[in-house]
Amino acid sequence: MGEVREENQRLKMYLGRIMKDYQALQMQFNNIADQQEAANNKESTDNSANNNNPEVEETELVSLSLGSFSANPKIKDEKNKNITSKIDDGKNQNEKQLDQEGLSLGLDYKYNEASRSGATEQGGPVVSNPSAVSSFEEPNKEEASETWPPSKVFMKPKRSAEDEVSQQNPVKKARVCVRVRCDTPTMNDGCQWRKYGQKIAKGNPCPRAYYRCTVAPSCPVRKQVQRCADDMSILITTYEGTHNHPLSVSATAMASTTSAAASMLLSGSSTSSSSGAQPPSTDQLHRFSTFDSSKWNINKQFYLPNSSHSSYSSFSSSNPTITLDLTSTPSSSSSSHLLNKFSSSSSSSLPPSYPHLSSLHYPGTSLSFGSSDSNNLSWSNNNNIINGFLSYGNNSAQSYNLKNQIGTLGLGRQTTSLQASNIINNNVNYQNYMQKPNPNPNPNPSITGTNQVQSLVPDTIAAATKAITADPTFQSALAAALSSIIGGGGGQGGNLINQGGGDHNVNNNVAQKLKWGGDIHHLDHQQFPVSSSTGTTAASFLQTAKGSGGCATTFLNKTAASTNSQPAGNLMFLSPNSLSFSASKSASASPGDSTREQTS
DNA sequence: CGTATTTGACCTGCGC
DNA sequence: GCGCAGGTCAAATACG
Repeated sequence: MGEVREENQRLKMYLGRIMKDYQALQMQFNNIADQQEAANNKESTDNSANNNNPEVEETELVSLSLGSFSANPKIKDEKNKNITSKIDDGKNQNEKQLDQEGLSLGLDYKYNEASRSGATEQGGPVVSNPSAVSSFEEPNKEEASETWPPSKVFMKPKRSAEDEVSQQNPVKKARVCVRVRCDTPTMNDGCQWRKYGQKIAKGNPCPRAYYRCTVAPSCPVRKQVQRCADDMSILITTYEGTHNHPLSVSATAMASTTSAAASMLLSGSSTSSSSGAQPPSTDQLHRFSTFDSSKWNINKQFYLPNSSHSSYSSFSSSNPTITLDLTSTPSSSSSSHLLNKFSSSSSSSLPPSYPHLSSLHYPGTSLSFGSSDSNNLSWSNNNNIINGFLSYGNNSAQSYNLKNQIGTLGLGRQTTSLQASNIINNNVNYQNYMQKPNPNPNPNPSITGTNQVQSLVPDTIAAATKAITADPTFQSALAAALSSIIGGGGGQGGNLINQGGGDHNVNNNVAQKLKWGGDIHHLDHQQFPVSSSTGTTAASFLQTAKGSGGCATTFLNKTAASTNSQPAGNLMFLSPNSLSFSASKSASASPGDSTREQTS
């Protein structure tokens, strides 16, 4: 404890320093942006004779952004432009300068043509979160979708632009498919389910069971459970819908997982984000990958080309489905493995203007908990420097690569590097941040300034980490937790990133860090409402893996029985002011829930 | 007896 | 239009 406290202090110091740096850079950036704006105004005046609006040119770009973000849309655009400098020859000096400052990085793949016509239709200028908004703007608001769950009870009187976007995509309900090794008939996700049907699906001798959430009579959430044909030990659970009722702590994790993943999948589309207990914030998920799918009619559906997965890939043929593979894949062939798993059939739909992206399996999104040598994870939050880190396992070398169109949470010891766009990989590569003292705080010129989280971790809880990694249930637990983080706390009311729904939230600085492999477990937020619900969500997997027979989505109570005075839910979600790092605190909270999977 | 599960029938969407 | 397959319904059945 002493060591941890000490480390805590040190980290606070680091954080303070980072914040200071960040603010300094932000100021600097704003100055530059102002200058740039002035320059642009002048420029556009000059170009007006040619009817050659630079803004229009800009819209043709692939915009990538990560890190600091300004509410000023113009500034944002300029920023996004920076990373595309290789493409865009027309950059001006200021932009180049910005490049050097490394203030713009990211995955905000943005085909701005949509915004050209869409921005006004979407009810205003670009919303302040470029990642959240730019990519999935639906061209036609008229395509009002069914919102599932249908609950309008929680409808905010005033919907944010994001909400608007989220209402637009018609018809398809997002599904989240969770693969997990589990001996029990169903996975214990903390919810109560009632079986309402069973079918033998084609191509799989194992029957598929249909379950309905019974926590609330009107809850629309359903799930399908089926064993993998090729590996009976793998349980494939497909969730559909969003709970419209409060969830127990333990259930929140998985619910948030599905919600978040679905949101990720549908970002800006069908699933209602304003209703129910877990309004998924598309915003948060955009930092994994964004792409204006509506623009290109990309069918957001993932299938698993791997023959071993064919058994269940078929039943998600009509709905966009995202798969969270929580099965361990020790023999994984590293990077291509994951990619194959989550490849999309729609890459061919990419616009011809982006041949470099055609190799991407867009929009694959995965949470992988395999085991191999290195992991990649990153998600960017727009106005943030480095927003999220997550690693888990014995990573000899961790690099945090932003994957265009592919969100990866590498949580195993598995190399999950994806062969994503060179543009991305070449520009965004966070190496070993938080893993150990970084000898080179600025490994990549394009990520300078505060885009670094330095060496936060001494090796103090390695043993605990090992214990954690040894338990397979932790994988599912962690998946849930991750999604909770990413997806925003879900059920009991909080969106981690976009809680409160206002645009101002996306301008908050958020630093999320979650690390498992490097002996710290923490997630902190800067200038961000650290919601207790968020903490609860994440903490849920730290609690009760009740031995109810199912594959619990909670874990840490097994390995972290020791408790202390720290309240539950604070383990991994800490405000910078109370930043602390600990491995196994907070498992003290009573789950207070019914983790009964189903009375069987 | 209340609740959950089973299971055949039915509905719907999709491809041919 | 037809057949197939996935998904859902609801009566029958099982269980505590």
